[in-house]
Amino acid sequence: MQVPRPSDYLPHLAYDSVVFGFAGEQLRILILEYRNTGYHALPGGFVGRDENLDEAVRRGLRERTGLDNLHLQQFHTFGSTRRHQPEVMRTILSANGFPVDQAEWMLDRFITVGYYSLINYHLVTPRPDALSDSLKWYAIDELPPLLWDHREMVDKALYTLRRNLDTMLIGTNMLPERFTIKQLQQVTEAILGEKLHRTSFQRRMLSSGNLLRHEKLYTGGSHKAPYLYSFVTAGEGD
Amino acid sequence: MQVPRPSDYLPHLAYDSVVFGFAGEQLRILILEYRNTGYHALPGGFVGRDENLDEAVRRGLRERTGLDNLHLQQFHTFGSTRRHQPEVMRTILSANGFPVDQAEWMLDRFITVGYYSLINYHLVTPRPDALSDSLKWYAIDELPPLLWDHREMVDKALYTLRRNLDTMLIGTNMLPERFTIKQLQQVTEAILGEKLHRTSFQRRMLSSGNLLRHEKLYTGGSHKAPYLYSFVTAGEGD
DNA sequence: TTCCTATTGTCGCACGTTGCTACAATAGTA
DNA sequence: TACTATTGTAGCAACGTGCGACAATAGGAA
Repeated sequence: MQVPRPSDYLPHLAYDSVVFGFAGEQLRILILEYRNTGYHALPGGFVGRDENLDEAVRRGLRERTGLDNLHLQQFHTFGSTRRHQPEVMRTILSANGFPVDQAEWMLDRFITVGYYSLINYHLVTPRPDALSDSLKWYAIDELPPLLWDHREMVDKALYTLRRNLDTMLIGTNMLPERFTIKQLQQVTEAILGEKLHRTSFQRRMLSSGNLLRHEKLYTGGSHKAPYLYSFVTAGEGD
Repeated sequence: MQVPRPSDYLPHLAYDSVVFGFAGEQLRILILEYRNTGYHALPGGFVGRDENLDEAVRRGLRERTGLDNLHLQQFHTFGSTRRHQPEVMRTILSANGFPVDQAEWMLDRFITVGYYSLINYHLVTPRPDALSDSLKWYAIDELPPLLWDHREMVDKALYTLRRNLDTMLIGTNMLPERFTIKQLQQVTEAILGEKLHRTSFQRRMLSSGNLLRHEKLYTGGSHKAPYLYSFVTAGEGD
């Protein structure tokens, strides 16, 4: 098993990503567990010396989720000196049989750029990396204790996502190509953490001009079938 | 004249600050000019190896503006490889008689964290640093060409500021303790880059519950005198 | 076929906010 | 005592939103 070499990466700089998905009417994020330690943390990584920061994040997410072309959103850079806790990383490395003396640079202080991304839960096949035992979805309100300041990162990511909701068509990434308004409302509610009124939400979405109505969806339920919608992409619609 | 030593600072990491002030009914920002080059750029700096990122920015702004306790807002971290243009920094260093061989680390690739701050124009005494000829206010729509991606930084800072306007009581930092609603409107217009309707703005501000009305301001003008207001701080008001 | 029920799509109404106009109330000057 | 520029406030229409009412289903049960 190979240790990342200091010559390949920028020192003192890392990224961590908060990957949001939606399933079971709940907002979920990807959390990894370091092998043999019970430690949980956000998936992150280092930035190659000749690699764009955005690309490094994209690469990391591709390796871990199999997804490409994700929409990344940077939300904050964490640069407090209190983040530096070399003993934690030392524990992780030695618990996995890594030669710590070859990975001294990983024990240094790190400034970390936080990104979040909205993805379709059902398209992901989480792949743990060399250091981690598992990479799993956790409901946003049932997270395990996280290492370092990762809990703060999640909170800040969610805060930023909520503030940016008006800017982005959430469903674009979290839902299948075609979806019902109810699904859209459930995702929105999961993100905002509050219930919305059905008819107001329906009216607001329909009058926004962002939705295209398609055929009805017959689920077999004994009630009126809802229409399916998709988001209007540039040029479509009127 | 001393060159910053690599052992004192984190390599590859810097910050740049967009300092907003308001004067002459215009939004202005602080721009420095590197000595003997004609190059203009945002004031920035490096982060000490044991220094909080926020503190580094605060220190830099204190040295350059004389102001302390500024409200800093981080808006984006720039990490593209295209930012790396060593020849520019080499020119700046040699134009100032700095021994370039002692400052090789400054020619490396840098990831830069962008901050903006709102301050009271009239309280600032800009102080150029060792490398810069001047540190001056420029109206936001009359900026000189800026080095690297600093123009993009300004645009992004302004964009973020506009989006966060509802969160912050702008006048708190850009206006004196007591101000008229007209002044507040002018600052807001300068930031948003658009004119607002007087009576609507007045009504919105008064009904927001954030303003305390004080005595009138008699300027000598032959017309009704406006009231002075201040922002309600926590606990004040009703 | 005829109910019955759960869900969806719309409409109507009250209420608060905002753009805009009108108008009264100054503060100084002619 | 006019006159002017500016400020404070009210009125009205337009619009978005919370909320309830109701019609229109899609299937299952009687």
